[in-house]
Amino acid sequence: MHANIMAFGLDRAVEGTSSADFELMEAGQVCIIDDDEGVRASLSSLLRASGYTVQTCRAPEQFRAEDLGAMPSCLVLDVQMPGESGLDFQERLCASGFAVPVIFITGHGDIPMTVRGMRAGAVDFLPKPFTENDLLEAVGRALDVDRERLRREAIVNDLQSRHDALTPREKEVMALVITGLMNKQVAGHLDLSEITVKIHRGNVMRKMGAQSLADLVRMAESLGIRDTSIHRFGPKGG
Amino acid sequence: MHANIMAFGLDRAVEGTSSADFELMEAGQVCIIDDDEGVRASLSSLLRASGYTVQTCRAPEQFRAEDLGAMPSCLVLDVQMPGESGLDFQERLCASGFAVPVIFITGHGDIPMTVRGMRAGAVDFLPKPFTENDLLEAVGRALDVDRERLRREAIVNDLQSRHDALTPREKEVMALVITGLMNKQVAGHLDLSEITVKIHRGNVMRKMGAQSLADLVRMAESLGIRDTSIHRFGPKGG
DNA sequence: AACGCCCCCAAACCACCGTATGATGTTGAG
DNA sequence: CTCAACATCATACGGTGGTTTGGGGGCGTT
Repeated sequence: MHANIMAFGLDRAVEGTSSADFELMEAGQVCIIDDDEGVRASLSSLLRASGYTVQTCRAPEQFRAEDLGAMPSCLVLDVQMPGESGLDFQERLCASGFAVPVIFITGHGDIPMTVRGMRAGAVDFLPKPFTENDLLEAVGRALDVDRERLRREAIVNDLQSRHDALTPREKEVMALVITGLMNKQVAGHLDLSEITVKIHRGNVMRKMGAQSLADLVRMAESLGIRDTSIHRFGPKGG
Repeated sequence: MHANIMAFGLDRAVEGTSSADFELMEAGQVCIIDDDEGVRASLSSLLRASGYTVQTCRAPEQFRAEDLGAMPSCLVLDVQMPGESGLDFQERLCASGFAVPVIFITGHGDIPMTVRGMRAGAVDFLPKPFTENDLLEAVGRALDVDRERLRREAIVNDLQSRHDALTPREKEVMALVITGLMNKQVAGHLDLSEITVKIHRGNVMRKMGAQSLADLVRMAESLGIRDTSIHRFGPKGG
């Protein structure tokens, strides 16, 4: 059974990966945060046997987000711990913009606790005792979620770095262009000549790597760029 | 306390509403589905006193989605019922595309049940006994969610109806135009002359109410229109 | 001082967009 | 049959997009 799961995990890992770094690449990374050493040891052993890279922490304070690299990762988090609770910790992580998927485990959980955890975006909430399969399924789901997250993040990071490379003026021009304004209108807003706008616009297209205005608009959507001026669909407002 | 909550509920209703239809407009509509008549009666009375319109059902089978009109609505759903369970019912609703927010109530709930419900998108999961305030807060949140849902749905429906009004050819042209292709390229794909594409394109812009290509691209995004041919950002692939 | 980067502008040029105007043919509903 | 809607295409014209060439000035670093 472990063998099956392991094969499954490796299968998925290979899907999105070149075979060159096969040996270094694993199904994913799991960080276990639990104050009970026995729990840490047994879960760690189970997950390692399934092909995952495992880290353990005795308390949330020990966890360093940097430890999780580019590999798809998830947290297995005990709810009841001395010091900061698992729920508080997750919400703190989330608030700080670190959106790694979380699986809660707990010995004395109740429904409101579960609601709070799930509402905060937890992938699963496992009351003890749970089976090995319960955990492995949850971890598999969590890593799927994280793979998707990393995929999107990589795309957005790429776009963001290109956008950061734009000069201030180019960003201004882009912001207006993607609202659908014509060059002469952009020129009016920025008190420039039309030819200057054309030059900035050309630079924007080249630096952002957009093949067309449609491309640029979609990039801006991905980056969440919205003009301050209100923008409506449709002509009904007449 | 009821008075306070009632005032709160009405306050929220007024926020997004003109005062003209104040008497007809309510804070929202709640449908209670529970096999226990006593529960239905007491919850119904509580919610009505808070200014909500209430409907009750003895079983999921009795519920008609059509009963909930344009008003922001939510379901208060008992998990354990003879016949179809609340969880099954919610998943069936969700699968059928009817995404009204759900609040579960249950006398004998456990954590896996809660996980299943929350994962399926429930707004809250209330184990009995719960306080009046618990329910009213959950209902308030659920109706907020539904208000947002209705808002988005209205926009997309509007766009969809315009897109439906396009002729087949116009839809084809639009699908290619929003990928960033030039008129002559569209003409090539559809084996048309460029002038014909221009005409279709003009019709698309007029019928969709798009003031610019950027508008049209965003509309297509909202409608989930994606070309079959693969489309990438960036020039790195070279 | 020299260099690179940013910002601005003009003239010229070409490709592209968009909209008439006018025309032909098909098809389905009344 | 008539009419409306759909679809197709040509010519022509004006506006727009985009680049090149060439020029000016500012600002900070080396």
